[in-house]
Amino acid sequence: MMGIATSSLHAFHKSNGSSISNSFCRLGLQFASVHSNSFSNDDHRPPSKFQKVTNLEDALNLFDEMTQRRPLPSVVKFTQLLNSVSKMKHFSSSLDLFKQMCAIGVPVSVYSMSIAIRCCCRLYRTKDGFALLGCCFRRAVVPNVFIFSTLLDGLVLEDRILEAERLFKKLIKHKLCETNVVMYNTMIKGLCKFGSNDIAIGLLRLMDERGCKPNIVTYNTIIDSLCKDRMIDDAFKIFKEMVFDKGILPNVITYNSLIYGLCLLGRGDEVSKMLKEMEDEKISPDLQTFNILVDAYCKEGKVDEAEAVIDTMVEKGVSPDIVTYNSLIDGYCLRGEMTKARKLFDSLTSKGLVPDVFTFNCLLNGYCKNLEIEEAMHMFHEIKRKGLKPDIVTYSTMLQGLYRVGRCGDACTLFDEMRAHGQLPNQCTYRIVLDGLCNNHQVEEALSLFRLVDDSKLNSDIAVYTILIDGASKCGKLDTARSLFHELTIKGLQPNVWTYCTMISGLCGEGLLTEAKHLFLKMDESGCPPNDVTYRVLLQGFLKNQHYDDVEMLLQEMDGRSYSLDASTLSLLIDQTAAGSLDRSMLKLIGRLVPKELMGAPS
DNA sequence: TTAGGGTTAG
Repeated sequence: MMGIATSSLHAFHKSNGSSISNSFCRLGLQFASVHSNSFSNDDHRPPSKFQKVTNLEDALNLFDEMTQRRPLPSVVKFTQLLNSVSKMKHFSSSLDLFKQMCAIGVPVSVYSMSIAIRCCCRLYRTKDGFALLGCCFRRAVVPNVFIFSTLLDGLVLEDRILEAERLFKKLIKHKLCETNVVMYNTMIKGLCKFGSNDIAIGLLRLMDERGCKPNIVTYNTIIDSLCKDRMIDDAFKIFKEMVFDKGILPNVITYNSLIYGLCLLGRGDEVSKMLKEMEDEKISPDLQTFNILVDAYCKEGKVDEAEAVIDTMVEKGVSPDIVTYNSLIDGYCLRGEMTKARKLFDSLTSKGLVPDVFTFNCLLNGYCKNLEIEEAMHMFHEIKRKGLKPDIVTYSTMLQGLYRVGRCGDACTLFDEMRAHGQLPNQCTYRIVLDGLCNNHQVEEALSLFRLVDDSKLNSDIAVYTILIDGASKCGKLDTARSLFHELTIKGLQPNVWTYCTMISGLCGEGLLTEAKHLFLKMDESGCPPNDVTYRVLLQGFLKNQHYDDVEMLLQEMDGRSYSLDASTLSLLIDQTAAGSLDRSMLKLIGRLVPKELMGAPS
């Protein structure tokens, strides 16, 4: 049995051969091949002080002290210290200690090896983790399910889903180690992260068939993923299966995922029901539950309710943390209440909380949206002054702010700076930059950037195309807009409602109403039915071009679909009726299309 | 020792 396993491992090792040996060299590790007899056998002694080590400095001092002792403390003691440093998330330091342990001849065990591998993985250096796996083979340390699960998790962390799947299948096929529920859960997490909820559910069924019972973590992983993907009904189906078929009781994590999913869809009534259910089940809401609620209220603009949630949590003895206040700051910013946002930000220190990059990003975004670009700039410099590192969101937010006030040159400099600081622009950054250029009459620059960046994700992003179509048509380059729209079809990309609206608006702007109407009719055929915005865009096009034939028909269709008018379209309709261009008999129909919030508002 | 939940740009 062992022989087969070892040879299979060898085959596996071979397939990763070159990268392993390279990484191994980089790690520069030397291992003790034989157990040294210079270690004490102090396992029977009461726990020594290192088990109480709570900070890195103490741990490192203790390690130094331990290396001076003769005989050397036991292997177990060294490994326990290694574990506590890695538990403190000081992965680099933990790896350094591991290297030193090897250098002074502390024998490598499967346990210390798994800690070291975990550190590599958490540092996004899974490749080095595999290098250590290679060392296991050389040192006759038989890798176990802990080591393989950790490596699998590392691949998932780095979004290397295909390699993760390959490893997972190999482990099972060749029985390289015992598989357990944690390993299945890790693979399920990877599949969910990759957006393959169906395959993840398939694996849930498969593990059950193979006699590996799914547990609460398995179900929570899938429920959470479905909730995040707005598939709340499917999430509830799985939830019911877990509770009623498997008899697994939900915990606070399960409820938090479901509450998050409901909030995402604005289904507040059901959130209250879930909270009630938790109370009945004697499951107390925790910090994260409250944070989900605070954030949901803030996003809806209901800051007062969010503040009330914070009061409740404090009453219940749950202290708000930086995440809670980040959501609240964001809520204030969204309402343009920058003074309140700033005041809260300034009070964080007195609450014993340290602002993080999220905090700064929220404030930065608030200042940018309120066109207070100097304040935003100030915040941007504060980030570095506080010893934090601006991330991709910081740069993207700042770029958007600069474009919004027309400072294209500064935006360009910042765009270069971000790349120089190792922050690679993502799809969202590109959308912001292209949109910024287009809105500042630099469509040519936007188009050249788009053509220059040969990125498959960017070049197949429907939002990017829509931004460019909009930019091109707004600056009179309708032919460019048309050819971009045509390019979509060639690439097999499906225009969405926004794309159609943009193109229709562009055509209307040039008075090309027949072409606009043709495109409008094409939407239903293409499986992308027009929404209220599309109707408004086309109506405005007709009205502005004094083309009244189809207006009544469009209004009737809107009525049939229960769509409503917005203020500007309504105003155009009323003006043209007053001018006698539209028949007054249409007023009744128009009245039906006025939403409640516009009733009584001056037109 | 390995696995699950909350915040920021669009």
